Amino acid sequence: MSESLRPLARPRLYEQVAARLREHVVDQGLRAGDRLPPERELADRLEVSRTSVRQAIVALEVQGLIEVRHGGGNYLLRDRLEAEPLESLLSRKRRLPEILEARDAAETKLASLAAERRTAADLAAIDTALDAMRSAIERGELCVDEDERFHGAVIAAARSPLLADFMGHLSREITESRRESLRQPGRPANSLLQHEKVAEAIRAGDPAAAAEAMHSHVQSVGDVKLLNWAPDA
Amino acid sequence: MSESLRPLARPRLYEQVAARLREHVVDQGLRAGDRLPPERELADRLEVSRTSVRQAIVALEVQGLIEVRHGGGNYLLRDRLEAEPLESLLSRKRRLPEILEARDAAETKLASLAAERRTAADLAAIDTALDAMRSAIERGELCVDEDERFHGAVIAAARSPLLADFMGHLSREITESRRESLRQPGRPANSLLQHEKVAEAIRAGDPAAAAEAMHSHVQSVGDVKLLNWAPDA
DNA sequence: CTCCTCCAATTGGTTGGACCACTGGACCTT
DNA sequence: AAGGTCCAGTGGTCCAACCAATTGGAGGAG
Repeated sequence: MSESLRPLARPRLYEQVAARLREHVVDQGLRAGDRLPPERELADRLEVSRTSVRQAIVALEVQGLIEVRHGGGNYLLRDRLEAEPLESLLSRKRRLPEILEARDAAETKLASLAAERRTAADLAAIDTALDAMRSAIERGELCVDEDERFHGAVIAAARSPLLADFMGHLSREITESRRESLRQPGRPANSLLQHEKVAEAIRAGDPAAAAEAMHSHVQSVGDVKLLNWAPDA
Repeated sequence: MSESLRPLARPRLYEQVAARLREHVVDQGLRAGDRLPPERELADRLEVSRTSVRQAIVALEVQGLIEVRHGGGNYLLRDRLEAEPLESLLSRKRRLPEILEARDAAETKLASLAAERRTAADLAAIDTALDAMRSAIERGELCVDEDERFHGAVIAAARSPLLADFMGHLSREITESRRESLRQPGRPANSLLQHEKVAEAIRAGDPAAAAEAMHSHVQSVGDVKLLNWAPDA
């Protein structure tokens, strides 16, 4: 039981809860990826209702500090629960172009390789990913995972361990840019269309078309007018 | 009754509510300062629980898009409920130094004038403001209002309509910088100490000391390492 | 008639408890 | 060992109250 978790006084309850959570993370030495205590337990220890705890959770989620997994718990996305300073955001934005360059180079090649080497199983995996994305969109979700899944399927089909490994290194950054991109209204559906074009070319066994389709897809990811704040939500 | 407010489907409810609110603001042509419908009414019209509406409210509040007034309603802080783009944040940050210059010039002079002209009533008002700030800090609040109140009391004591008017013009920007400054851990208490120094000099009738104390106070407001995101919260 | 006081309706703030949906691991079946 | 099933844990949402701040108007004082 941490010293930093004890009953609290009134005003703006959810803010105080958030503040306590910040302290708790520091005190317990929690880091990105670690799980926060369950909401009910927090409510008990802080002597507030779960409603208030959840408001704090929402606040932290909107700030991109934690990730909420239905049925799985709440997880830290950073080492501290402090709002990300502007500089960091900016530097991330500045790095975006070069990340996209690298991604473009790798994925374009991977797509064309996939068009040459894909097996029936690969095509099935790609279709499954597309289906997952379609239903996610219908449910109004961001479908970050589904998007990633599609690209993973293409990478698998390409059978290029080196390029796959390279993409693995880029994955962290890519996921972030992906998220920001998908947050744009209508973007998920648009992204799906582009995925389908890529899949079509791969199925047709047309390397050039696959490369071209993937190229324009990656390019369009860069057209994030101005990344809004919340990386998640 | 707006077309944009009608029942909605499932996942991530509070996000959908927030999205609907965004639409509603556009549809109704609401602008900064306008009031949103009451939470209970929103819950009814969207066919969602008030709990979910409140989560959306928290999300929007954290993003600095709305202001919540206990018992008074929820108000728009901008013309649209879109997260503020980086550019805007940056330009605001770039303007901060010049705003502080102006503030420094005016408030330094006001403090010295206050030291010369303050009446017993002025001193009482200043003390009251300090007391309010103390208790606000004890309650763990940001005490933006209390901070403002103190400066208002000093301005009143200075009896300089022109300078007071000038400060009035700056007030909007000042409040924002104040907020960002006070968000820093330990900052409110620090600020209180500086206020007390200023008050002391004014009480002593020492214009030079008052000016100096106010000067260093205003300067320290500029030492916002890196304004965090949430303008409120 | 004007102004002030005071109260009640309105509106946000918080709670406790209930129930649903998803996840992950224990455990059983094959 | 592989697979499927089940269930406890955990997030998601709702509801019905009650508390607290604000606001505006009724009603009284001047």
